Amino acid sequence: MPTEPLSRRRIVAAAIGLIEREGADAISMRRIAADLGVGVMSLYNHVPSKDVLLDGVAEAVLSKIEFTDDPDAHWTDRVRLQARAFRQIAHHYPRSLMVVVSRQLHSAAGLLPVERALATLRSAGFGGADAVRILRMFIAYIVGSLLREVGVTPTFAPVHTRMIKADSVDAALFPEVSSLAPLLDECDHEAEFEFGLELLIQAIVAHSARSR
Amino acid sequence: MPTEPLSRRRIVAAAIGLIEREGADAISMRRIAADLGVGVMSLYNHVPSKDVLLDGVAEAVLSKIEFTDDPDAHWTDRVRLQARAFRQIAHHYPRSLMVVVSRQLHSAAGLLPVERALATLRSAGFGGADAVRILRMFIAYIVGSLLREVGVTPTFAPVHTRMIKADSVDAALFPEVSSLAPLLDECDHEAEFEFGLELLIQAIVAHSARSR
DNA sequence: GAGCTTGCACGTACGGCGTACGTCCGTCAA
DNA sequence: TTGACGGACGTACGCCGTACGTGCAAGCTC
Repeated sequence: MPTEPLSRRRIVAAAIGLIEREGADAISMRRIAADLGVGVMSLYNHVPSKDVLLDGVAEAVLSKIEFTDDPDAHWTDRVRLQARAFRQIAHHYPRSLMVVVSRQLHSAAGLLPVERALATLRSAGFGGADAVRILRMFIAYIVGSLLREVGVTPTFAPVHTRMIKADSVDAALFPEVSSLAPLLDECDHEAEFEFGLELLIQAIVAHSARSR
Repeated sequence: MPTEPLSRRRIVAAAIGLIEREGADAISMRRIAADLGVGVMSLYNHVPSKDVLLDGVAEAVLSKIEFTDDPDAHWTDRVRLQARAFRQIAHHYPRSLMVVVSRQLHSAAGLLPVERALATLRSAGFGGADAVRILRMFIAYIVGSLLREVGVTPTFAPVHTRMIKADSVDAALFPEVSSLAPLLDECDHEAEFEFGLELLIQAIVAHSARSR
């Protein structure tokens, strides 16, 4: 049974699997090697360091975004689709999201979504500077939303099934928070994401109408 | 020279200082203890674990937000001020931002900004559900923006003073990225932040006008 | 074939990490 | 005087990333 030879791709895949199964904190070169049934130092024949390996993880996850672009559709619909494609990866690789977000990559995998988005915005008639600004704004919103969704950012839903019995101090110091507790507790992530996305798109439409 | 006694507050302050001076990766119980001129294990008399200590860091940073609210101002101006107050901490504690963002806290320090924002939105006439949705959207945008500003998120400014000599492959595969490279390279963070903030506020105004 | 280079898997070892546990000492109440 | 107690500290364990050296198999040149 000649095991398939070690390779950068196999190592990155194992790392992603490990992160998704046991969380980003559980990842270590030793665990990855054990998962692959090899010695620790063998990994270093294919990957120069753990840091670069994590770059590979981020790149691999990013490259799995599935864009289904229709050049004939209205640009607002194309933006919607691209934003949702981005959001997909937070569902397929939730525990890896923090890894993706916490390192900037200079690779083609990171550039493709940018290229697509810029092309869409340019084709909608936006100037270069506007396209870049708008893209940055969308990315900020999407990244922030996904972080909340994955549960890593301060949800500011303070308690997560514990608010019900908020102590009296809470109600006195934070009247709004305490009276809106039920709403803060629950969050339909998809609906929230779509709400903000729609608002953003409408804002862009209004902005472009205003400035021409 | 009787050194001031060890305390949770002193430990947290030392941790913040260390993070800002040497980066979030450099933080370790041993380094903190060394900075304080103290044995490592002494820290554990005041802090149960490194994790909880980092919670303390996040809480301390968050509690340093300076809100200057004017109840008589228009709600759009109050939202602007609150968003900018939030952004301040990214400037005062840039390297700590990732720590703040990467752990959700259930403390009063985390709740205060929420309380303020909800009160502002409610006083502007928004219903509870709308106020929560709008707040979540703003937080997503602000968190995403600050992450980019601090340089931790994929800026999608691909190269950072290296794009100029983009190889020819790049121009062929990514025409938009390569032609807009100068714009992607530079980023006036304050202007970008304000641009998105204004767009968001206008979107909310339009949304509320539409739904009544 | 013989000899040699090359590539890759692997073991050992080092310095650093978080922290469980035990010790020691200064302070204060009885 | 004595006893309890809180807090500072040292030691030790099991992790971590990785520098470095060893050994083995495949492919090259004569």
